[in-house]
Amino acid sequence: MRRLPVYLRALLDAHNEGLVTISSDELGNRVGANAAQVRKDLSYLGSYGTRGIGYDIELLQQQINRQLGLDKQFNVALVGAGNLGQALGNYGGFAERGFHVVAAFDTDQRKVGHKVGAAEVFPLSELGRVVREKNITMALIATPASVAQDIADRLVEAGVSSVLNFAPTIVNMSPEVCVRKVDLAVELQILGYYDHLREVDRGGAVAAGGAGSAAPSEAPPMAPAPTPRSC
Amino acid sequence: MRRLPVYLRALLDAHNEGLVTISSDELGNRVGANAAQVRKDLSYLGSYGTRGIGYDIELLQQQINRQLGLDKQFNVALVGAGNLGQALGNYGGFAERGFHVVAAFDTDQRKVGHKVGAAEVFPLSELGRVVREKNITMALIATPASVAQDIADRLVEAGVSSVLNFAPTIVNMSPEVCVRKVDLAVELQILGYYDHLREVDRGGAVAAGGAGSAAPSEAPPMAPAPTPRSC
DNA sequence: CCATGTGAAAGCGTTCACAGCG
DNA sequence: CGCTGTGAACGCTTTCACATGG
Repeated sequence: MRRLPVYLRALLDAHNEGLVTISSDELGNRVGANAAQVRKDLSYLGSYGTRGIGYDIELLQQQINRQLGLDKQFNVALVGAGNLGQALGNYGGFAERGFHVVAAFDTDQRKVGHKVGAAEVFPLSELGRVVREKNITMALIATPASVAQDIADRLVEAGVSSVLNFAPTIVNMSPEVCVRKVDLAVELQILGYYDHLREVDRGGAVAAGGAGSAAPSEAPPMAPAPTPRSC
Repeated sequence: MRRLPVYLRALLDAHNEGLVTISSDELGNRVGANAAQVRKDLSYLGSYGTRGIGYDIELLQQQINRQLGLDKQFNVALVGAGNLGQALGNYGGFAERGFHVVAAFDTDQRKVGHKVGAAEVFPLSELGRVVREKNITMALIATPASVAQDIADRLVEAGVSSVLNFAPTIVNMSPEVCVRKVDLAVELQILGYYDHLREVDRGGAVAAGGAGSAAPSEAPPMAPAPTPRSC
């Protein structure tokens, strides 16, 4: 369930506000979902709510943590100590949640021996050894797209079991390894697309010059609802 | 369509390899989708394929660009010049696709006047003025969670129309403004969750000590498929 | 009386399968 | 004969509505 971590954060906030109990409605407001959704999601954890009252915040946190396996700590490798790598290594949100970046790797000799966040930078050639020695099971790829696949192959060989790929390319891996991709520019493109839609909605012509006669005859293609909804 | 940007990248790759035409099957392989999916997606753009041959790569690129409104250029503000902000400001992938980070903002006086990437850092108090002067329509929030909502309010007031939020919290905005959230740690949690699942699948007991007698009687709760699929 | 928990219904996105065209 | 374009089937996710229980 991709929403459990979000609930967890909202519960933490609520707890810090001194609340002890929370209704599905209130929790839904905080995470941007509706009450039914929240109840259905939480029902998969078991019945931890009290009718007429709501959910006990601390109990619910425990249950979500248990379900997500967040009692575990993970050792994480960071490959690529460029701008993005620096940011990831210094990002406090990881360690906070049990993800410890314990080593970084880069081909740039000038970076080797320095630190990003708490992690020492090693040359790429040491990857296999360090991964084994430090018991690393996860890796972040923050390299240019051109070398991402090579890095991925090395990581698999080193025995890593999960990879989060920030390079703007698809990497193929053995199916035993779990890969997720984060493409920052794609997020912006999506925003740009909605922006574009809104302008079109307001009656503006599409600016792009293009195939003059090729305008499709009917069917507003991609926007299913012709309502002035923005996103 | 969230996959169009991905297709675009794959097409660019194919083009650089000297290909002129591509089948839905081949394109599907490159983006990790199946052929039917690709064809259905592309059919929303109109009929730009040739039966028996495939799709003309350049034509398809043009059509996707048109659909996404990518002929446009966007001026982007970066709020928060900390680690993540630095990385975002220096990230080449944005400008490459028409998103120009033209100004950064931070409350830290020591950062004001310096640059992140191509953007000068301004004090937060100047946000309204600079947004208007530089014609900024998008913003990246890369601040601590605690101030994210305040920043969001200021951005709305300044007239920004789209926001990408990297702070680990939900921000509420007027519905005319489009917000997307990127939570880096959530991605790792998801990986950690799958890792956890795989261990449970292998027959290991859940490590967390907890409510002793509360083990639900039946129904493997969250994993719909009891197959040894990893992710 | 209020809020949970849950079947039943609705909505979306994906996949299948094949007709149709170059 | 190959590959597109698309209606129909399928499965998953979300929403609705209400019975149940503190």
